[in-house]
Amino acid sequence: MAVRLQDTLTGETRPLEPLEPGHVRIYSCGPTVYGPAHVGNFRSFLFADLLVRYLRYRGLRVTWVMNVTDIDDKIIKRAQEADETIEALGNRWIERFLADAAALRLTTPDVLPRATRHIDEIVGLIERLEAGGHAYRTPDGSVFFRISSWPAYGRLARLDPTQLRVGERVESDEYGKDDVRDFALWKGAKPGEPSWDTALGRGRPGWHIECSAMSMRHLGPSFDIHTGGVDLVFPHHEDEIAQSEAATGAPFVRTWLHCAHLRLGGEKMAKSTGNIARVVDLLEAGVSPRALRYALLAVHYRQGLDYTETALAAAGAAIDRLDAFVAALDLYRQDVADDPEVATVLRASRNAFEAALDDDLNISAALASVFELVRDVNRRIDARSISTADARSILAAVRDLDRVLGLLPDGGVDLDPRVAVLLDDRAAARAARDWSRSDALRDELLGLGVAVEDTRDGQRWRRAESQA
RNA sequence: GGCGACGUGGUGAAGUGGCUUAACACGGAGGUCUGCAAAACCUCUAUUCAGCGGUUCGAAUCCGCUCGUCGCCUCCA
Repeated sequence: MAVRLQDTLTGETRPLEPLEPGHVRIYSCGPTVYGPAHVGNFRSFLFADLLVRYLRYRGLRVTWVMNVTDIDDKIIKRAQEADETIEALGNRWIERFLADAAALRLTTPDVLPRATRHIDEIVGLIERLEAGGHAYRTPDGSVFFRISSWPAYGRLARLDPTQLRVGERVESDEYGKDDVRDFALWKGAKPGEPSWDTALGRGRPGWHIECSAMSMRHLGPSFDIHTGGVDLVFPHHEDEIAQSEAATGAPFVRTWLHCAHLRLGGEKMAKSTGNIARVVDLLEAGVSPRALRYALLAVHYRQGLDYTETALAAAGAAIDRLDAFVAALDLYRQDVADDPEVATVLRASRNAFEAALDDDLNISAALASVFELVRDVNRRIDARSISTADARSILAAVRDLDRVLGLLPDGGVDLDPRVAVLLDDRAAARAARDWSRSDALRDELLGLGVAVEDTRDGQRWRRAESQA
């Protein structure tokens, strides 16, 4: 059974067949670095992360490119306001992005190309478009893509180009376009704005061209999967297809994947409206990163999702359940014969997990298979019917599935020495049946974010994620 | 105005023609275990899938209409 994905362009759900067998090339639209990312941005990054992790789990080689937009109108404006270069501003926010990404356990992309480092590729691409009659210059030194030269324009977004609501809020004709629907490939230099001296003249790249140039540079003229939020379907990805295919004559992307919006207060989360929850703010407020990851990941990517405190708390509780499960398996010791059913249970669980994710990344069903396993195994733990070795192999199997999910607590985390001492003291107090002391130590540990529980296998502890 | 998605319990959500009088998670009620607590386990928590009509031996699942929500057509993940 192969991984099947729903392509935005055709609407079909097709088996993934990489252009190069066994090697999947993926490009994801990444952050625009003029401020901190919000959780909606990360929803789309995490959905791409899930895809990449799953394909790798499936044994495929994946080359994952995520671009960083470090030159655009807003970045220029912010840099001017802060009296710094766009380079410095970009560096600052890239660092913030990487920190947020690490906290949310985003797989590090293989390449994180920056637009400003690909000016040559961008210029080269625009020159090819000009040579092919798909682009034209305006008196101010800008270059535009001529939509009328590309009949397939509008296919991705299912828009009729002649029906676009021209003149309402479409970018004004300040650059002297032939047709208001044409989009900028290159913007002629303006005083006070960063610009590059190139064969096209002085100026800077438009927004869409960078993704065509960088994806081609790092993945070739045709590649397998391109991801992004639905809000990028039009015009960004539509424009990418037009300019890429017009330049190369090759089909640009095999499968387009778009993630639905994250909502806040019932409305789309978007920087422009200020309707956002920033990742960095949440992390600083002590929200558990794993709970946040769970909340953003646990709903199918094409389904709209509301970001709420309730959902975050529920996600934290689900994470706690997983943590308790891992802790129980870790500590479990029972000298009995191996349970012959364990292998069957694990196999069924893995099959269900893979069948779910094969089906266009059905994460809800995949998580269900994990939680069904959790309950089944907890029953066996209660009954003491599995062996120590069984517990080991179950834990190994669950950790293997977690290569895809990235939700389980880190194994072998360094325990704060202070905490270790308290745990030892408490174990000693319990051995001496000194309940008041052991209870006091338990409270103290909880204050340090460590939940202690007593079981037949002894005292066990775990990080109290949902306490955050 | 054009185009599209969606509407399942207290909440999120899977299921898209019979395996489902509906998975899984969260929440709630009761119970078992336990020095206590927590965790875990057990039982219960939608005879019903927005409403109405139709197709079918059979529908949450297909078709039509109605109502409602959200999105795209503009910077945006």
